[in-house]
Amino acid sequence: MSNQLHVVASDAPGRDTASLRTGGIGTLRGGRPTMKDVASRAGVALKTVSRVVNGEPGVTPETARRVLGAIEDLGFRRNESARLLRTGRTATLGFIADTWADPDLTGVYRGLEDVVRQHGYLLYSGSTDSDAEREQRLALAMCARRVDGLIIAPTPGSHDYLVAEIEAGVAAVFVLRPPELVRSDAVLPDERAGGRAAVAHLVAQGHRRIGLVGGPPADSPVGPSRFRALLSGYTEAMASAGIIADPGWTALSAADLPGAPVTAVVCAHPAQTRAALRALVRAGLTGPGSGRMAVIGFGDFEAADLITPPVTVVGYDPVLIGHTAGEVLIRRMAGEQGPPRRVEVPVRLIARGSAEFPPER
Amino acid sequence: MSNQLHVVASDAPGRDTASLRTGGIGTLRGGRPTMKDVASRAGVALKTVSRVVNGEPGVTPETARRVLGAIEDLGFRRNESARLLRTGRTATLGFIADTWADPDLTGVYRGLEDVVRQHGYLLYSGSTDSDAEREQRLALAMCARRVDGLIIAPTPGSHDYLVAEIEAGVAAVFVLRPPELVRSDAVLPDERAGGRAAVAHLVAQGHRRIGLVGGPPADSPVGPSRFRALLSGYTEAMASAGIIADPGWTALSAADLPGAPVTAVVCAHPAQTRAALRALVRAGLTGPGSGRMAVIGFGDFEAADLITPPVTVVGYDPVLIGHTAGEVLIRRMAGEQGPPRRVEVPVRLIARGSAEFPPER
DNA sequence: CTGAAAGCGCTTACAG
DNA sequence: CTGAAAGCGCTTACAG
Repeated sequence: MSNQLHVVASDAPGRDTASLRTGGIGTLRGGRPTMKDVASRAGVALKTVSRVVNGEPGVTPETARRVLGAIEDLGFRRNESARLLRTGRTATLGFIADTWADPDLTGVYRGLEDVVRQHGYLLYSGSTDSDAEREQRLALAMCARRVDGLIIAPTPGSHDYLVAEIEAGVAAVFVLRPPELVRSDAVLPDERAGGRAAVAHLVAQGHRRIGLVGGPPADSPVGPSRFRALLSGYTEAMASAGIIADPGWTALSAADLPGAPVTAVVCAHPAQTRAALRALVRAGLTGPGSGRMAVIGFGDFEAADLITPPVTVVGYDPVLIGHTAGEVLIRRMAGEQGPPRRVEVPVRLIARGSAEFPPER
Repeated sequence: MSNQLHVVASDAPGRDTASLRTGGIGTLRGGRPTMKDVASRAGVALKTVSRVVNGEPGVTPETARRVLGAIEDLGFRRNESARLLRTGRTATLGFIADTWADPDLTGVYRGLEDVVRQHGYLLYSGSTDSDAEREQRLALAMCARRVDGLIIAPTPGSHDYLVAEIEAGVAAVFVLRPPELVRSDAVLPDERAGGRAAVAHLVAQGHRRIGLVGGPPADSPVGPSRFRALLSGYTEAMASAGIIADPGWTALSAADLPGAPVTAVVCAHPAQTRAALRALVRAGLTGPGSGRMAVIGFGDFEAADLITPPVTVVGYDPVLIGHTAGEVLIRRMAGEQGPPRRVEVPVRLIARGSAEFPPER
């Protein structure tokens, strides 16, 4: 795509935005009017303005009217940042996403936002591109602004830079991936149950040589903790089906699949599920009777139902993760004591077609 | 999905988070240490601490060492919010998304964030679920915190509540959709060129009865402005191909498609593209020779290439939109004058298969 | 080189 | 009912 832009002059009527910047009705000293300005225009003391603005009792209707008039005339709006400084709170939380490419994060954001809004907070946010240094810089910048709490979808690596902030009273909750080297609450999907459910489903279709895609390679979008948890569920389910798994089966990458010695695979993340499907399509291994491979993805994704065959997944609700994280944070900020909590939200198998057939190879 | 959660007690070693809240090394009066605390511990004046913290010249190495020592001992970190209040800036921008369900917005966010980070800003963010009242509340709350600028993916409806804020000096840039009833900069895809390119592509395949999906219905994820722009491009391209379009062709909804009197359609938004595909799949109108319909989507989406046939789209780069919006905002905040600008980023047709065949009906 | 005072825009605590 | 003073945590402007 070319980087060239079309700049189209607007033909809408009206005044020039920039010229509106100066000379507005309430503009004093080139800035915004303050309570002091309102007070002097209304001929009252600062405190009286404060009373009116805060709806405190003990102001004559007549005085209140004068103050309100001055507020109107000047276009006064209270500076919330100043109020917050004086009050000693910030009513602000910080949200740090390791990547926006993972659609889970927008779900988490929405769930979190419900709680944030309900409690009158505002949210700082930022993303890190899975760069640990950027995460640290962002988190510390938010702490320097004195956020009351932090929600972090962490990038791999140590989060010990948070220890001092947590000691200083900042609440922190990790989402989707657990913290490393710092004791903190975390909310994530029940990955172990997911691994178990996926394998059990495949076993029920007759599969025995079952693989797991999404291991250690550094460029994997899956943290090591997700893989370990899935593997643990996988191992449980294989054992209870009486199957002895070959270690090679759980060290597969998407590109390996066409020649892999398994008849079915579980993919640890939507990006890997899509990569696996691309590799299988390219190898002509998707139609019935083609020697195709059964595929289950961990994590649902947009349009999974439109692919042929529609993709069976182990889904979970990212919105619930965000919502839960928000509530855990609120409780901590309210002073709840106790050791770090790890909350796991339920998963559910959604059968769509890509894993509902017996072994073909 | 059940709403029941698993709460798993952590078995990790270490101290209890909550108990860390109190009695930390630098904890004075139960809060965080201030410059005043540092000053008295170092036996210097407040101003000297300020000098050291800001790296200002004119401090004896010995004095500096004492101050640094006190900072270390107390775990002091400057309160950035207080500094900003005194300085009269906030170094904060606000980003308001109408919905996170539209993946364009995460792209816009990332592009914007590049600029934000480079200029040392922090970002407030929030989403509105396309609720005009929530948008207004959020925007005004951010203005009350005195953000320097606002980036808004607007919900339909008037944005005149911004007029007073813009007069007061807040810079505002709209993204993806244009503002209504307020004069402000905007950055969006070149929708008209998109409509033109899509229709020309279909004409080149031999299609003449070409439809447009995504019109006025209130539940459409497409704003009226997008539809108008696409329609304008459509009209141009049809005219230059010498085709007289039937008005009914441009008033289609996804559900109508199976029986619609057209051989090809352009869908105004990925959600509509997917809806159209679902309707066509359900009607058995996807395989070659089935009387299938050619489909082009406006806006690319994840997994579009995995659908059968892979979906041809008119794509654009949402990251570029965010980046451009950030730069326009920065320039305005730096005092750039001039009428509101409307910047359109280029679009590009990505042929994948769903629109590369002649009429079949 | 160092510091005491005033102030950013508001609220708190107290006095009239 | 109303207001003058002090202070949130920092910086600015000025004096020694």
